[in-house]
Amino acid sequence: MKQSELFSKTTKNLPEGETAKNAQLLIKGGFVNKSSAGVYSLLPLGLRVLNKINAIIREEMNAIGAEELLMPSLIQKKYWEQSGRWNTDVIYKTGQGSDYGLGWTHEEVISAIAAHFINSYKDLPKAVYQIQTKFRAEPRAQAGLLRGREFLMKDLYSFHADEKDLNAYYQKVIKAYKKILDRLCLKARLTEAGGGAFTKEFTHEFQVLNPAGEDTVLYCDSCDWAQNKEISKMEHGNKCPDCKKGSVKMERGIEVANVFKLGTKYSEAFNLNYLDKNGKKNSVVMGSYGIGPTRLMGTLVEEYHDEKGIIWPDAVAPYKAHLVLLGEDKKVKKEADEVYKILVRHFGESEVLYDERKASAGEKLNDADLLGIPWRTIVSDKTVKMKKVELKRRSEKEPKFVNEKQYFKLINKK
RNA sequence: CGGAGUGUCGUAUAAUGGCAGUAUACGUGCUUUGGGAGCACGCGGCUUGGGUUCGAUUCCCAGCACUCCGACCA
Repeated sequence: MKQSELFSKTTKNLPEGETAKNAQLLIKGGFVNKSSAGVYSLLPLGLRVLNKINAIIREEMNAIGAEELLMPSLIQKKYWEQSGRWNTDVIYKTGQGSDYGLGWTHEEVISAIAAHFINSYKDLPKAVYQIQTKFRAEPRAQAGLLRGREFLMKDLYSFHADEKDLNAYYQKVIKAYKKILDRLCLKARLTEAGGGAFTKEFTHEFQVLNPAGEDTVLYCDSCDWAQNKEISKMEHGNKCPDCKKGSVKMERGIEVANVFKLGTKYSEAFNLNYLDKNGKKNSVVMGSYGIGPTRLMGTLVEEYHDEKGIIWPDAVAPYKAHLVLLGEDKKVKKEADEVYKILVRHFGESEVLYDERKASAGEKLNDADLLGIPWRTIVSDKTVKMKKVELKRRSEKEPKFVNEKQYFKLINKK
């Protein structure tokens, strides 16, 4: 992809009033555009990142036997009334007939659908998920992609014959989420928390410890114990209640995922039953599990940036390699075009961004740092004379001057 | 939803009861090319409604929008 052909471009001016680093850098770099408070467009660059996050999520969901589907955003009032959750969220009025609530979660819809297909113990267990836009009437959208009024959510729902089976799957999902976060290079704490509007039971959240977070997490500095401050009786400095060795620390956390045991709350409301081996009717036992792709994207920027810009982990970077041409000498340009072909062959057709714009060296280098593509390659008068190219990893300070063989040796090492 | 603040070219900002200026971006031309280059010319702007006034972008009231702090929430 030639950078001169990109739809978006970077800007020098900081967006007014945006204090969240993720919002500042994503807007400056042309990854997203803010339409209203908490409502963002994902521009081509940003969508590339989001799609890569989604691809990882899909792989791990499919790996635990979940099937992808897509439910509507418009959910008629009767569904919400059936579960007693017709509250103040975003309402869509048709002007005639019933109102709709724009979906902020899908327990109701999925329960109604599942009731069509689950009738027997032979139909269990089942798991389905979707990646879909959610709407929430946030009184105060803030912190860029971390809290939107419209945001992307992967929600997974599982159906089981009994608690035991649910518990086993619950652990499976936790493992899958750990794998997703691991692949995204995010260190998250599995944190015990309250159930909010979903369940009265305790639930678990994945919290990325980061000062930009809106939650407060108490955790042990030597074992895995962690609790959300909302429900915790511990305080900073206490001895860990679990391992009895470490001490309890308190930090801000970004909740990137959560897992809920719903039990039979929704299956009872929607007559989601099955007949067991004895022909006896039982309520299906359900679980629901969410992870927020757009929030993950914001979290990644909060975790991986410096004063110059974003430092994308390889797995989600919009492009794997960034080729930067410095100068307008025809010989140098020709050489850069050759290098571009080689890089495309190695990284893939759509994984190389080629900055062949007519712009000053300073502007190009600063843009490269802002965009945060992991491997930066420079071709200039200097490198052509050396018969080498300059290779620099975004996360490292010092560049290396290498020939083709050394180049791929370095790249394949990572 | 409570508290505070702000609305001026695409973006970021300045001043002003009567003439709205700058930076950046954009267009044209020339020069320049290893850390946001220079010159010249050009395009482009006062949140909405009401009030005060000879006259309002400016003052007053209301709305709307946005930002920050708090409550709430993936």
